[in-house]
Amino acid sequence: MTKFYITTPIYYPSDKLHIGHSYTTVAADALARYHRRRGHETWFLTGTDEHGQKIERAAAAAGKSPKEFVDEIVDWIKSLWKALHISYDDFIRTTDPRHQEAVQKIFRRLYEQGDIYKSSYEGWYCTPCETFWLEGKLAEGRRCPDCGRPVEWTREESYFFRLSKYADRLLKHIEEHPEFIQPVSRRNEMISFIKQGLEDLCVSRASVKWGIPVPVDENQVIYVWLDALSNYITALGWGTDHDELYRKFWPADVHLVGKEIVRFHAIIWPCILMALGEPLPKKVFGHGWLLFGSNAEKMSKSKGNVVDPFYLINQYGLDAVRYYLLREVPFGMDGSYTEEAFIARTNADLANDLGNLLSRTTQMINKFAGGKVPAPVASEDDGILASLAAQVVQEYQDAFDNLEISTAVAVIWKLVGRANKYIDEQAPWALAKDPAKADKLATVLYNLAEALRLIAVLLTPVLIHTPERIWEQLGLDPQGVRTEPWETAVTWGRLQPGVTIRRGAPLFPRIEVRKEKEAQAGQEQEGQAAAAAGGQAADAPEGVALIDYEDFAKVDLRVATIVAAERVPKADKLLKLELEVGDERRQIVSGIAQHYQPEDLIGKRIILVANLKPKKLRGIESYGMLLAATAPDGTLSLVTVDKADFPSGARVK
RNA sequence: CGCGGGGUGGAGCAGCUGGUAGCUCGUCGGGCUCAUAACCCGAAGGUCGCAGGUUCGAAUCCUGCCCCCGCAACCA
Repeated sequence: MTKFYITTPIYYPSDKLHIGHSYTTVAADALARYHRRRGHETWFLTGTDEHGQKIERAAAAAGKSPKEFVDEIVDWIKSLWKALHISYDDFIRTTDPRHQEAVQKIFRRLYEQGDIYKSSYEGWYCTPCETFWLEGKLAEGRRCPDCGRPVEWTREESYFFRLSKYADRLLKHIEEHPEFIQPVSRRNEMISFIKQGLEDLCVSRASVKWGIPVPVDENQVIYVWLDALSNYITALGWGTDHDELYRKFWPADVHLVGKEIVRFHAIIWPCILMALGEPLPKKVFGHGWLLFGSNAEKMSKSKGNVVDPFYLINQYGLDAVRYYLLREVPFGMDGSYTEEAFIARTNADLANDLGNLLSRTTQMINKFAGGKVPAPVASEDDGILASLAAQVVQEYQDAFDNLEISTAVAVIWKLVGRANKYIDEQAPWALAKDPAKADKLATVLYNLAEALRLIAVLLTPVLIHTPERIWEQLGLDPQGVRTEPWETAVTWGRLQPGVTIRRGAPLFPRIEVRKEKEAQAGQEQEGQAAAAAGGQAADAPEGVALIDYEDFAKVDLRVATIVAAERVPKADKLLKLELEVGDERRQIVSGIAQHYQPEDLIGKRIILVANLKPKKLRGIESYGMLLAATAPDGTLSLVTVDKADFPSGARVK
């Protein structure tokens, strides 16, 4: 029997996940569901990578133990996967005893065979990234070229993995297996990266406590890559007495990863496997990023453009969210998310094309065939939909087999579109008026119902509720849409005439844009009010945005005059401002450099939040913040007083 | 010279192993009335970032330039 083993990266639970992580995971889920639906023996693994200094520190800052800290976030992640109906077979945590034991075994084995050796390392170290950098690679001002934060000169004894020893074998493998790294652009990057020469890899840390202890040295813990990457085999029971899953499913058919971590999966991980004498994964696929907005910015908290998956699911429904993720962006490329595009996609494809097709088909069977699917008459059948359906099934399978998920989804809509056109061509309402055309009418209606039956089957890897709802309305047992053997289910003519259709509510009501704008505006207001109340916007439940006057009165707002302004060096967005507030002088740092020239600000009277806790920004103390309004397009306007000579220091309320 | 991605009808994209510029959405006109103001047909709309070069011929290859975005921290 064909087997299929697919993995997602294991996510780092130092913070909550956003729609980008959901994107990877939903894609993996669709692939897993596709293979399961075809009857392939499938294993779908996801999980969390829970060690390291960053979590150690975040936990300490939160006043929790690292384990308590990650437990909470892992619960949240699992609830997100539940909401998205992610059908993973196993969820591995690097804190699982099964993983820790296996990783130690891997380390010990590599150490004993000489592929891991002890040496000392000295260099510039970026703590958040847990990475050493060569002097020449540092960003300006001795900063980490990855994250930009300052690095520290650090020296430690460490264990190293002989990555260099395997470079030639790896290169040969990549060149002999064009499908190993996809898409091609990523493959080219990796080849040139290897050709630059690989250095041995540091696989332990003495400075970190939160990790798996090095088995041969109690003062060190195993560093992220050896720990995290190994999850793909430790989750299958590698190296234990219960390695049935490993023997059945390894090597992985696909490691699905974001493009930023292709390197680790396509270079480090294969070399570790070669050292262990295990087969390499068949494919590493680096998909693109889901960017935000029409100017395609990377999502980040600080930009306030992180899309909350729970919000989308609540607002528009799970199937619309999954459809957008899987359909909108060609898999492998970068794409963008905007709420407008999301609504347009949902309305056009799901409501207008698919939903309406079901609605008009069931209604015509009600009106023209007494509510039962009529029997087709072979001599009256032009076979248009039947032959297209066969072609669509073939293209759909080819696309899924090549990981072209968006193509696979788009192909289904060929049949949806052709069926809509078929209705217009055949005009059943006209056939119904002529008793001599009863056979033709019956055939047309049958073909439409049959097309929908088959479309529902093809949708099963992508959508969660819709396939069942279509079968339900067609009068079929909804469970069958996912359980009937694939070859039978996608064969034209499977629908039995005579079943009583059960026309129901529209599959996807159209999203009315005006209403959405209002709902959104409401949400934003709530968010802002909640933020003012205590900076808890993300956690504020809906509908509790109102605050008491006492809450507002805690904020000390003052009129202030800008007396000096200058750019903060090496900061794109920051201005250092000197303010006059009554008799007092104040320095604040403000992120308005992209909207105002320093010289234009002198003399302006702005509103200052005077009792905000001081904060260092870019090394400069800021004693307060000014108020500014942000338009939807991102432009910014200072809040000011309208009387030109109004005295500074005046209280605002 | 830090690295990378990109600039194609109003929007989002495809085409980029060179040979009449295509898709989705939007706009306009028409059709239909089974349907979720949905569906079907047709039309308008493009100096393919700019300037050179190679070629019988370039969106596609070469050179130079311009612009946008990401890596990239700082937005209290």
